[in-house]
Amino acid sequence: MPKEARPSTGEQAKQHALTQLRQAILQGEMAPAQRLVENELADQFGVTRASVRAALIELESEGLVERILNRGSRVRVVTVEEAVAITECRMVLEGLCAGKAAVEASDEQLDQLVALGEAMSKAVADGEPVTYSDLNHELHAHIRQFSGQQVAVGLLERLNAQLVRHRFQLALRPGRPQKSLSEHLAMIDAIRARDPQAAEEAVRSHLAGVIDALRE
Amino acid sequence: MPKEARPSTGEQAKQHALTQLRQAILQGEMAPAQRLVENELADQFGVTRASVRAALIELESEGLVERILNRGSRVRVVTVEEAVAITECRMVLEGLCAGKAAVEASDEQLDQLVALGEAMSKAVADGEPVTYSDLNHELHAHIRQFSGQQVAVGLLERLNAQLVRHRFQLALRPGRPQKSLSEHLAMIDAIRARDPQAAEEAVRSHLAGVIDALRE
DNA sequence: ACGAACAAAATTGTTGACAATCTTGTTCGT
DNA sequence: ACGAACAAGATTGTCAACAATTTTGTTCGT
Repeated sequence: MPKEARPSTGEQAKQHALTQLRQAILQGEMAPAQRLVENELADQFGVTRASVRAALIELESEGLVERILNRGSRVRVVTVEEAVAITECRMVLEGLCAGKAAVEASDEQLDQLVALGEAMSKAVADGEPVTYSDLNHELHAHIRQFSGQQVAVGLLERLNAQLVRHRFQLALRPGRPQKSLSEHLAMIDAIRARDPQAAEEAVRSHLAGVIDALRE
Repeated sequence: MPKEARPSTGEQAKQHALTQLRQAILQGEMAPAQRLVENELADQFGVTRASVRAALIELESEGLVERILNRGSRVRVVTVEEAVAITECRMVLEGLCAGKAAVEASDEQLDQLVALGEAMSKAVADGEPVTYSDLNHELHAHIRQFSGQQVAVGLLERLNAQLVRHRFQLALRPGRPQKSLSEHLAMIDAIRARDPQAAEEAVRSHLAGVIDALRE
């Protein structure tokens, strides 16, 4: 196993281990349910076990890692059932954000949403599901950012991180982009119309659709 | 400073430090913004610094503690602004739970809610705001428990922990229990009627009222 | 007296070693 | 051959010492 040294900069070791490990999990380099042995990770990231340990504790409360007493850490696997529950929470929280964004967003920010909508339409027309999925993610991120609701943003980012695997799976399903595109455009329209209730409702019905698709 | 030893049982040191420290913060034994020096805490709880450190990292991601690089930890202070944002998130999440509880709860569980409602009415009639506040908390806990939405339960418990100080403040405000009592009874009625939409709406308008009171 | 430079103290970040626990493979009795 | 008791190995939990950083107090020059 290669000892991948970290930059000799004065970067905090724990921080380094944390970002490296999180990225590795999110990018799927760690197989689901894979054991995460502290010594190996310490070696791999060029830090000591204590730093890896601290990172694991933090990742546990982010929901990315599961730690059992005296039995170590593993990449957490999110069942479909859990994914549904998570998406239900997303539904109401993003609904909240959309409602606030409809009121709080600046005109420039509304333009950004419209531009994103057009790009998404193009991606569907060109049959590029991966591009569409990325834009999808970006749209949701922008909406919650524009809401100014920092607490909701924090919760949503944590929830989203747990769904990476399911998101991929969903995006590549045939016919799915077409259905979700119209829902996304409805969300954008409602926010642009500065109608909080309509915005919340549009987001909720969109994510209700996602839940149906997850259950399949 | 007394060296309060922990029971000699094989209890995990970090776990001990974690629960002790969390309880101390929640019960207000630590002044807001108080510095939390790792050495002192280690001494106080009878564990080593490493354990305290692990506990602090965990408490940070629970939002109870704030840690600054090379500058240590302190009890996090929640501004009114943040309390409002947190309560907005509670509003939509508890709304979700109430809706599900209206469908999922057993008849026995509905009876428990009714009993709680009666106890709350009595507490208000007797002019016991502290008892009322406790029952209030218990009612919300029951509703989210009955929903079976574990993810939402987890998020809500975390959010609630950050509000302890503000909750106290709110409960003792004159006239407040009377107003909130009718809202609570409406919540109970809607759930008992097994009407998800009405239940969600009742919870949301209740917490909207709480937000107004917070802003004051 | 005021402020900058410096030194001392306090505190956090990191490290390697040790103890406790769990897992796995082996031996022994039946 | 089968299962329980046991021993060896691997891995996590804990500890005390060291290094790096920040804060505080002091001195010195103007």
